Amino acid sequence: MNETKVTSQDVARLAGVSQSAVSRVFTQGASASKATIAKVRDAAEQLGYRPNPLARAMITGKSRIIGLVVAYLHNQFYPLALERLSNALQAKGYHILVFTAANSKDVIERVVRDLMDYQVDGIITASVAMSSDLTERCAAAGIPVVMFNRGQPGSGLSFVTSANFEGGRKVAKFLLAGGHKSLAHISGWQGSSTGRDRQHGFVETLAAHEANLVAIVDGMYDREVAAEAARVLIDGPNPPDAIFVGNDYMAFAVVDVIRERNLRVGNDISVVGYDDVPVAAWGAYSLTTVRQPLNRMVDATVDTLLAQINDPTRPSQKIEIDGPLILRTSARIPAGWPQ
Amino acid sequence: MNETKVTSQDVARLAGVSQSAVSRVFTQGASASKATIAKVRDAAEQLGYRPNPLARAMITGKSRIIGLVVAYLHNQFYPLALERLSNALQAKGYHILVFTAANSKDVIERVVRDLMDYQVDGIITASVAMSSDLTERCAAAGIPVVMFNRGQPGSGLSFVTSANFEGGRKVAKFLLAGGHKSLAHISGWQGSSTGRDRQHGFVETLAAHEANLVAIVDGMYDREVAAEAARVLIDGPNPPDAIFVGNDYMAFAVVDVIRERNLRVGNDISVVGYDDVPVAAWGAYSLTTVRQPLNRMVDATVDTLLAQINDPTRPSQKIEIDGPLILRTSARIPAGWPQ
DNA sequence: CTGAAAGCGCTTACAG
DNA sequence: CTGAAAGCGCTTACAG
Repeated sequence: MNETKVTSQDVARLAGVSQSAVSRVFTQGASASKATIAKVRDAAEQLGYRPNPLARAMITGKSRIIGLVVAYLHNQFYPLALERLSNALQAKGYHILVFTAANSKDVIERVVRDLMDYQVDGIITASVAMSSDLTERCAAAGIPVVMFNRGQPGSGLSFVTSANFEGGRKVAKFLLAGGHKSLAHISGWQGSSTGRDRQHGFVETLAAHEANLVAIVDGMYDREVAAEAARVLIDGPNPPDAIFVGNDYMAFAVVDVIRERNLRVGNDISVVGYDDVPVAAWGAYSLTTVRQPLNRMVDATVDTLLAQINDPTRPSQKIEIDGPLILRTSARIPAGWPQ
Repeated sequence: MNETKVTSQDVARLAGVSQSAVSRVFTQGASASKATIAKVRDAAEQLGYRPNPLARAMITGKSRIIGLVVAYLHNQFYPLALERLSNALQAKGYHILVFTAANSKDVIERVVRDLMDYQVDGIITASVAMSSDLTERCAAAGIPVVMFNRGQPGSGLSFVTSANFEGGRKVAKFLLAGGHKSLAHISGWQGSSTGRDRQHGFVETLAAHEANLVAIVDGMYDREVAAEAARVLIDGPNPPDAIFVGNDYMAFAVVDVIRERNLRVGNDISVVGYDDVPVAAWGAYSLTTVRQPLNRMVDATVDTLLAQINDPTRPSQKIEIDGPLILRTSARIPAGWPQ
């Protein structure tokens, strides 16, 4: 019970200096003589003193807290992103206030408001969209926002994504080269830029080659919706011989459905996903997929956010990071395909 | 840019009352006349005033922030727990400061110290152990701690787990009833109570029935370690006809290895996991496993923590929640087995 | 019920 | 470099 709060006053008393001196020793960029520093550090050590970040935040307006808003953690991509983001930010001396918020307007509204109350220095949203109203309020309050794995055209916000259009394009070319005759797309949610861009890249490339696209269905990033879409396609009059699925999480469901119908994945029907989450590499799925370069996306996100925190006048950045198609066994590999 | 910080002073001025009056209107349990409340709420609304939680925390010592320390997010059980924990706590008006911390002593030490600096009202650790030194410091600072999915005997800390010993026991009985003759256990990390308890329940029950336990290997909660252990077992002189794996995450690796050897899971070798994460129900794995009742574990954790926050004299709780064995196709089902 | 005042633990001009 | 003082935005005895 002697662990009662020790303050800079206590340290000052023990060190025989003023409270301001103690503060200076613990403040970046403030100056103190070697002697003072030594005395203060000694005393602080003895008492187990650590500056109160809350008090500090109240004065400086900098809390060194970053708000992280994430919608769902079912899709493994996000927990992994959260983990990396968290580690990267911690390494830079920031703390992470995490909110898991259903992707609904009012929930996110409330969450961001809470975040602002706590005077977070910046906000990262993952798989979440922000109303323009909210966006403006953050801007007005001078809080930088970076969107991770989502773009929001016209919002003026920074964002980091993979090259989704180009990814969709890659998949189209790969499937075409593999000689598939009848293609389908179970897309990512069309309310998300990510889902739209992948679809556009895929569809436009197919169109340019006058390929036979039998169906496009919005999978809503939902396992059941995707599975049902796959069933309808497979049981229908024109079953596809290849399906491009908007992300791995839904692609796993599609693979399960194909097997459930006693068809062979990669032989009877090729499946290609998007993300390259770890499960995609597991034996049971062995999913061909477009990799989203998680580490590089995380680094770009953190760099962008911190740069904006340190220089509020910095213009927002739109960063797209290219990711490779990873070949496994869920889709036929064209003869002579590179690698 | 008019969004410049609005304080209780501003509201007081506009409402024509004192700053204290404003504070009272926004403070639980403080009293104000109807008239004052109305005037203040009006003014606050007009100005978009919200009390600064940092300032409030400095005085009350209550930040309404809960620290959540989680080790790894690879095993889907934890992101899901994080999501639920986060939602439950948010619903109670708490905010969650999340730290992803490698399960190493000094990292956790640093993290918890940071947490204490921010004057969190409570701490939840998931899949993480705390040194007794740290435990004492939290106790001295009056910060309640609840461990999620881990017990720490002798620490005096509250914890919430599933009934792991009983779970191991259930698996043993089930496998024995299925007529398996040669059993193996790839265990959870023996440095964790969870891993140990499951193993003990399993091994002791087997011993009581004089069953043939061919091997026990520590899988370390690591996919590769578990896979390698499975290979050694299967390629060895006494391949088992049933393997109990310490959690689902490792069990998936074991299933992959069995198929890699062209053996049939559930026929040639039965596999049983632990957790019942969503992937276990997916077609590609269809894993028989012991369910950890996530929702109930989360509720118990939150209830326990909040109770301790509200009543610091409350003794610590050790809560074990029973979970059922979920039958799927990865393990032979004994004839006439209940259900 | 209400206002004036003290104080939470700091940082930061301001003089020296 | 250093100390005394003001102030960040609140809550909470203390009188009335």
